[in-house]
Amino acid sequence: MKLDEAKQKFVHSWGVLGSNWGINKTMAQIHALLLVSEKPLSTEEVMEYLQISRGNANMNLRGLIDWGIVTKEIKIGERKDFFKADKDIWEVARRITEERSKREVEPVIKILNEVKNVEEESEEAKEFKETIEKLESFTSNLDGLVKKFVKSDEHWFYKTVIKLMK
Amino acid sequence: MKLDEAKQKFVHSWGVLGSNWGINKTMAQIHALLLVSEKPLSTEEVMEYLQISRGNANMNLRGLIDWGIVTKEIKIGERKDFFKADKDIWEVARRITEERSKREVEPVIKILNEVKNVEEESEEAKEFKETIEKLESFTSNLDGLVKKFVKSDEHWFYKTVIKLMK
DNA sequence: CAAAACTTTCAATTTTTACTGAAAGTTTTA
DNA sequence: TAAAACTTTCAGTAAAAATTGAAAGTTTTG
Repeated sequence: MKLDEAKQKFVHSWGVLGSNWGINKTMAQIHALLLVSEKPLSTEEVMEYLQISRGNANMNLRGLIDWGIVTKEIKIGERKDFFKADKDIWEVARRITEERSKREVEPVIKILNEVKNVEEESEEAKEFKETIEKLESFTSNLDGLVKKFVKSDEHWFYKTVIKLMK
Repeated sequence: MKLDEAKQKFVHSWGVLGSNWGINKTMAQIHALLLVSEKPLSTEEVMEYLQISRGNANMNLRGLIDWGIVTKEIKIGERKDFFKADKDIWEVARRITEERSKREVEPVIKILNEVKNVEEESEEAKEFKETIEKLESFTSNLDGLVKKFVKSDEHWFYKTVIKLMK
């Protein structure tokens, strides 16, 4: 396979994965593109490669910066901004995990905690509380575990993987 | 808090979580509703509670059945179908994990594997391969680990959580 | 077997989400 | 300091996804 073809395939596939998981396709594609570019890219280059408008490129680049997985670079002698993805997959996973947990999982854990406080003592209420408690325990354990994994370093991760997999 | 209010809050919040993670809101809400209903519900009851059309209710119920986390029940003397969510959170997590992995993660791992086969030996190609390899290793390890977690039983899970957390 | 009870399908519509492009804003340079 | 180079914003538009509702399909019952 040719390098260009491979890049294209990867960028496309990453976009599909992203949109399946609630990340907009373009944002995922820009991220993929920057991940496999040997050098930082300008807005123009991103626009050109993905055939998207300036506004779209700009907003999604900013989005990626907000996630903390892309940074602006300034080239001396150049007036444009250049963008570069963090190539440390660990760092990327860490940031995404922390952000998504904070934005999406933690609020749900909070709600689960709240709705547990049903005063009623009927059979139905008891069953409800039980279901919610299990859900809460599961959710927060999993959330904690994922964070733990991702916070630790690469070496620890693989060690743990190996330990747990056998 | 009153039971009804608590249920409503939970159903709503589960819908939000779902749509953030690429699951349509209604499907997530129906699932939540069935999870906290003491008895199986008919299509009418689901329609009524969530204020949705028959077609919508039907399609999303079928969707949930396809995921393997909701089952049809037949009540003797009744002609309608009734729907019931699997209340074993473990089983639910297991099925969702397996399905999403199969539908969404595995295809990406396959692509990553494919695009590694770049013949070129330029510096750029080398860097590309390195990035993809790291991504692939990370993705498949994480995927494998999550599956492993979810395949094992509740007891093993908590034991592992405790072991890893300290 | 035909009417009733119920379920499924799908074209049309609505809602939501993403994108465009031009205008406004900002920074740099001469 | 004004024009050029570049970035950001956002109202309007387009595209995608979800939903409706009515018609077609299926199963049950008398």
